[in-house]
Amino acid sequence: MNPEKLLNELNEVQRQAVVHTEGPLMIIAGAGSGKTRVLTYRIAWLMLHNIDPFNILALTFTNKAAREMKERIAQVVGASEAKNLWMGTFHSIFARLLRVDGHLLGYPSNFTIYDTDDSEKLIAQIVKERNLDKDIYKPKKILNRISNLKNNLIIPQYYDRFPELFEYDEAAKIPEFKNVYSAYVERCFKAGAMDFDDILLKTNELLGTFPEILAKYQDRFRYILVDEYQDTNHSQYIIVKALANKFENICVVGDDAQSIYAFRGANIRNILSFQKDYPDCKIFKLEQNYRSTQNIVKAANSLIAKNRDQLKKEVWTANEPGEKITIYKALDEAEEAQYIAERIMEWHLSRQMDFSNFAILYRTNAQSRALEEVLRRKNIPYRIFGGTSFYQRKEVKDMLAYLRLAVNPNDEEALRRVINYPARGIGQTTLDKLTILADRYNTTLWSICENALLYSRDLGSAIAQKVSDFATMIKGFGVMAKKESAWDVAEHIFKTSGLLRALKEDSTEEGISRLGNVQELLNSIKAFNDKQLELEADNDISLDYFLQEIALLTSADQDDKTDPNRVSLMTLHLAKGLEFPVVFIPGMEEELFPSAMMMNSRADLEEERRLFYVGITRAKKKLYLTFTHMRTRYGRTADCEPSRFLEEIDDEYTELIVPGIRTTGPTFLGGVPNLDGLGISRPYKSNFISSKQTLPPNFPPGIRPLQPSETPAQKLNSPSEPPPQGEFTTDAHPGDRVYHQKFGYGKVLSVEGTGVNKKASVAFDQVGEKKLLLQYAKLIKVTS
DNA sequence: ACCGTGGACGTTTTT
DNA sequence: CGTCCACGGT
Ligand SMILES: Nc1ncnc2c1ncn2[C@@H]1O[C@H](COP(=O)(O)OP(=O)(O)OP(=O)(O)O)[C@@H](O)[C@H]1O
Repeated sequence: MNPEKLLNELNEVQRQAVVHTEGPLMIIAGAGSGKTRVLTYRIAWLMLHNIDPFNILALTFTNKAAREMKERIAQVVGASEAKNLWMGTFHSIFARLLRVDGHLLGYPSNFTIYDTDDSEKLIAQIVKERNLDKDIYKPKKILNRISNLKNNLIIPQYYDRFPELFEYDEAAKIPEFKNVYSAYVERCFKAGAMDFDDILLKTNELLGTFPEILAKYQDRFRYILVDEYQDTNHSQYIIVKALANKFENICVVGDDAQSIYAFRGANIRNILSFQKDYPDCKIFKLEQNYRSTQNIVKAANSLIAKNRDQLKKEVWTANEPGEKITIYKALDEAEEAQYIAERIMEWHLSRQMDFSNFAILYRTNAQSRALEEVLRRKNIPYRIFGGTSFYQRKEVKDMLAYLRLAVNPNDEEALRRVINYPARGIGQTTLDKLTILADRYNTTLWSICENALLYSRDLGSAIAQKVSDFATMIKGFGVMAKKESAWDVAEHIFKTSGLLRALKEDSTEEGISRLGNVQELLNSIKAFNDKQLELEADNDISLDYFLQEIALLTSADQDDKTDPNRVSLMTLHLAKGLEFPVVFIPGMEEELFPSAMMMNSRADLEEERRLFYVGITRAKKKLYLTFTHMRTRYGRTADCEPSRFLEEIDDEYTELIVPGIRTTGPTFLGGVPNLDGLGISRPYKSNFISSKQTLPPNFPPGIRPLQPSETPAQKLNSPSEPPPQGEFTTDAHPGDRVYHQKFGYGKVLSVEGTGVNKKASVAFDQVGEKKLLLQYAKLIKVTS
């Protein structure tokens, strides 16, 4: 392909960024400004100018993004060349590197990758062995701290250099933390395992310790590109810096306004220090948004302007104004889901838009349940990304544990998981004995199992035999795994380990589905086999390689071969980098979004706001924001307040829809008895759902459930005067005389806030001054 | 050693 | 509400 043709699809700044191939380069790109396109074309451009793809390293946020970029590049330069690019996530690229050179650090090339579950279990085990209180040394908390430390390259040996770390531990009542950390690191090492953070940490260790290795990769990766640079952590930053140090052909692309992974160590400062690290770097700013309508872009701008910490950017678009953003108030999560499903069907039917045009983006995975239920009921095909993935199911993990053991029997977590599943008479007591023996002889659990017969005195000869038999079986699997294909090994293991038999025994519905899940895993191994043989040059169909691949799948990597015509459901985090014509963001409520955990500091709140910004800017044509009146959480329903973020969007770009009660006749306002607080639930819902008729946009909601703060005394405190005739209003002005169903008559003193959070201070004749959210208050303006 | 049940706890987000 | 773990009975 002619290089010039490539450039025609770019604007001036994009073009400059693509052709500026040498030296450090930073692209600060607004949402939807085509940074992915620049990155893609830049790589194609390099290749068209005879840069060897083997010398190009491109780090993306998901494997899927890498795959898509590769496909696009393949269209330009041909698939056989594009295949040779080093392109993938930090984790998958550097795991690959560690497979080759990790032996220098004492790791086997087939090291296991521990997932969060494995890590937490190991920590729990260590805490137990050390007789520490598991309620204080919570595995989640401990792992989180370890992860933080690793991402900042603070290994246990360095811990002593930072007295403030000990101070923190003392204050947090976990004085033993450092020892737990050390033990964790040691146990992982002995198990031949790395956790997610180790992949980056050990890469740093490798590059930092062995100059010849560093030189090797510096020479290999002459051109380095990093996508989503705002979400790289310190460990990643140091790797990139080291690799780029020789040629300085480094190009990073990012948007500080889309930094949403601080919780896992991402550091916006990496963007800021780029200029310091490379004083002669070139910086390009992309500010024209090609993705969204004017309304969406301007709404997003008005929101993000509320953040104090940000680089200055003017994102604009030449696109049409488009529709306003719809803000909808729902009764509860079921009705919210129903509203969304109805809108999807409406668009689908009236404009022949297939279901892949829609995305529902939520703050927490738990929100997907209510949505799924309604979508399923309405026969709307959907796909959920992330959440509890297939590979996290118990039965699947059990099967995987056997496979892992076949490849690396030192994998302690896998061993613990299946040594007695299915039951073979090796119970907790035995396991504890084995653990003690391993500790006593300073060896691994596996090594004790392997030589169990030598420990008959400690274990009892019957038990020792059972353990030995188990070890023999695993060794057999290991021998097979070295010679045969992943699929052959997996099938053999499934049949002979006893797993198949155990699953078959359970004929409950649950049990059948579990068997099905393991079958599905086997199918995916078969598919992997076939794919490797057909498409990949290396022909690697080993079990080893299969396990590597799946360990580093990201939530976004789900295969999209099976019927792509589906609505996408995912968290806002996972939606980064994607785009959809129509986007729904449900759960726009205080405590949920922003999350209650993120409301306590400015930095946290600003990250939530950026997350919302990311969500808004995923939409191309139309955006719906919905919030509910009440929501079930932990099985208990609670009242909700609209998210503060809703009022932070300039209301010029939004329209609020609040459905009301459809009633017949003129008796409604005066004649319907007030059931508030009497413990009688009015048949509100049926009314609600059938009331799709024309109502004024600001029609107030009907019944408000009892607020927790309402005491019985208050409930009985009804106004003595009769209610006036007139319509509910959500608007009020100082000086207005108003009527409230519970508090009676009063005078508006002042009004604050806007949109759904508009509040009025009212001096009531009977109960004194109250602050009311106008959205809920059901005030009636009295003409007098 | 195994299996059932009750109570505690948890949801923020992910490689 | 659902999951995980500890405990206790078999
Ligand atoms: N020069 C251009 N002309 C027309 N359309 C473009 C141009 N550049 C990018 N686009 C389109 O704009 C949309 C957004 O591009 P892209 O996904 O690359 O943006 P982005 O900067 O990665 O967005 P974000 O940071 O929000 O994820 C895409 O649909 C892309 O095809």
